Amino acid sequence: MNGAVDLGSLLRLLFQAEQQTRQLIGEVNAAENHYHREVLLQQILSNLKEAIATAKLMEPEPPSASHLPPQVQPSSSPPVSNCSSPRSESSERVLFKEHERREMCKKRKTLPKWTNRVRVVGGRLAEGLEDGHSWRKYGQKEILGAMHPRGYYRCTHRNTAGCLATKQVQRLDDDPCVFDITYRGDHTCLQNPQALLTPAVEEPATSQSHDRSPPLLQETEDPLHEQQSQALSSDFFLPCSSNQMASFPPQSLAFSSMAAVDHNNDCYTGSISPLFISAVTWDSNHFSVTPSHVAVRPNATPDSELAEIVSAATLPINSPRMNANFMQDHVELSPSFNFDPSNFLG
DNA sequence: TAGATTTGACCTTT
DNA sequence: AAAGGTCAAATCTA
Repeated sequence: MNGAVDLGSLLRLLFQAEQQTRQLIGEVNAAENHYHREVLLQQILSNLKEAIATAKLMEPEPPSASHLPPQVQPSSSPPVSNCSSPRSESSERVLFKEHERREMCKKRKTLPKWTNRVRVVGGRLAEGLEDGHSWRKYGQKEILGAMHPRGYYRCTHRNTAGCLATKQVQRLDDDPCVFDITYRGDHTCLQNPQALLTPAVEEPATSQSHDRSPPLLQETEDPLHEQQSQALSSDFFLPCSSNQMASFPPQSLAFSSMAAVDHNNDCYTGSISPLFISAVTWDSNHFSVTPSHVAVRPNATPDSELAEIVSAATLPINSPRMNANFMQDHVELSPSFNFDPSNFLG
């Protein structure tokens, strides 16, 4: 393990915790709602735990020229060469890429890894970036003995923020409704905490922010357009009918205090916070959603698309070090969003 | 035109 | 050597 690189991670975590503490002080002073404070406290706790774990993993390695990377910057930055060799710029770049690749491979092995098993029963979890983080697909591979290909995703902010978080989405053979989502590495990319913290219920639809605060689900005449709009949203949509709410037993899902029913639009809008979910039964890694009727597209959706959906809409609830960012995710439910499971699970 | 996805090639791990 | 994981050019999409 590279001590210098981990020191960077450690400092980043401590910096986050410091910022969150400052924010919390502000919240306390402003006497705002206790939900924000609770989320912030959980974030701080999570970051501090992660920082401690990182510190524990750091070994006091003697500095060795062959051991150290060219620099401790995020991988996107070019190396600062202090070597006066006549090597061309492009060959330096190739060498750096090679070095970076090897370092990444070494580091990848040390990254925390956990798997969530997600079941989708006729439910249409929206596409997009709905687990609170934006993912970019970088590969898909046929896996020996598996009927379905495995999708590979990495954090969109990898290049800009050096975030090493990745995830793999594997659909199970014996139960096509179940997906194994393997996460590797926590997100180190900082996102706007305020935007993340503010649930849509509180955030009026007037928000212009594309990042975290899209308007509530709206009906459009064009289903494809509707889909695209949702894909742009980073919120987590769970489409179902209005009477569907009753089918969410309290022991299965606990909705946060931000949940509310919009009687005018006959739809439920709510927030699911792992803060609350963690305290209830989760059927050993299974997150089951069973809307009664759902229809998104008239034509059938291939397996890969369902995998995409799941990849976008899973919550790493069982992370050994639950990322505080997930506490800011929320779910919106709308009866106007119909779903026909037969289109997906034929 | 920028960002996302696809996919064959290449690299690493076992 | 085979399988898994990642890269990056080509392609797609908004």
